[in-house]
Amino acid sequence: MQKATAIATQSSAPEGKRAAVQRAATAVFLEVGYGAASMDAIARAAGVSKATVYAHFASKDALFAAILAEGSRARFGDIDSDDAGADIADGLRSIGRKFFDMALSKGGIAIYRLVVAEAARFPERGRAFYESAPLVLRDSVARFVGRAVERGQLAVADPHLAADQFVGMIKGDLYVRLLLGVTDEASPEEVEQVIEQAVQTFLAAFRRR
Amino acid sequence: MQKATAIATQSSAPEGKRAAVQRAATAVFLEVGYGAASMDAIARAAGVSKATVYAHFASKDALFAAILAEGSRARFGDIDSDDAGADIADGLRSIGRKFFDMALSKGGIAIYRLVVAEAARFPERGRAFYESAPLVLRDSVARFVGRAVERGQLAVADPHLAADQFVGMIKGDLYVRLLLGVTDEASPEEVEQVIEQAVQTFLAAFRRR
DNA sequence: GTCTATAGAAGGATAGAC
DNA sequence: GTCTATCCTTCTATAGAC
Repeated sequence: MQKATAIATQSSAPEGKRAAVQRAATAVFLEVGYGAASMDAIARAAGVSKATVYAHFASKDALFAAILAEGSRARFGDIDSDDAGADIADGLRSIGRKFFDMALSKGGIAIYRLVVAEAARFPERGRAFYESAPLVLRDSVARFVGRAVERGQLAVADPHLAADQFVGMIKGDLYVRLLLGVTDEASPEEVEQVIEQAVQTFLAAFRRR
Repeated sequence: MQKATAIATQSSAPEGKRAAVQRAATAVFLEVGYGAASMDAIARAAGVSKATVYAHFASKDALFAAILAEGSRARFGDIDSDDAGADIADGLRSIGRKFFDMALSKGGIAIYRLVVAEAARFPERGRAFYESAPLVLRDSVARFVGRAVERGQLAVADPHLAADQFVGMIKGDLYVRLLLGVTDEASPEEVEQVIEQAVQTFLAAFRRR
């Protein structure tokens, strides 16, 4: 059914087979999802035997959990914005671009799909992901907004709610299309336009006059 | 205890068992996802044999497709807004409430999870869903905005983009939490607040002054 | 640690009786 | 159409040699 995607990961063995397994498993999970990913396919993609996979990870589920933790940490680790004295519009644009780079990349979408897919069966995993990524972004934006309010630049009653609105506008229809596979990859032009318009709408509504 | 299968004979039975299978399959798919749902479990839940399931649906995949089509049609069929002469704020609130009733109910979230989860493997299905629900909502909101622009009530350059922003604000963080299973069910108070604030922000940005 | 080979279970799909 | 019983494939996980 699917190609073996025989990525020769043996060449560089600085971290050994465990890293190879984890990298290969990441690729396979992201490509076909948890249920359809077989340990055979993972072993093949890593260039090792199935027994070696089990030597490093106790079960398919443990492997999945390790990958999710690693993936979300690596991908969404640093959203926080450093905007001391910056222009508000520029700060919002910067946040928007960071979000797009992390969440709307192919890998970001694939991870989100995985977590959403298994959220019904593994609520703990969904919660862990929420706290490691969307919540971090939300708090970061809310802090940004809160500082602007303190400086008298914005008129916002609830920074967290305003942050939700900004992030929601950033996602827009594009995020839905990416999740559903309608759009394969976001074009830089559309991304820039969505960000710019979200910033404009946000400022039109909240800028102190 | 004898079952009341006496009535369910040739003429009326076809719809009976088929409907039972479809209903049971819906429940099973929504609960555990596509991959983890077995035809055995579906047959058991429907109270029929596995052979009967296959008599009505050619394969597990065909059954899944039928359910998705039915579910999204029934659930998202009528989003279009009828707002002739209505107040803009009231029209937006009405749209927001309709969206929440359909998309953020437990069933709506479950269906969305299913489609997103399988979007990588079944792109056609993701596209079909997008066109049957999110796109319908988007166009509906855009038409609403367009009419308000024509009446001189709103100042919007691109109604579709404004529609995306409004829907994005409506979803906000709550939608993410529901998808990831962080929040089990939306409280009416939070829903009303999110809608009201989205309407206020939208009008603050776009109302013609 | 790593391999080959396989056990043991589960799932999708079908045959044949009624 | 519906059932019981079963085939065949595929999967997770392990045993045993090196």
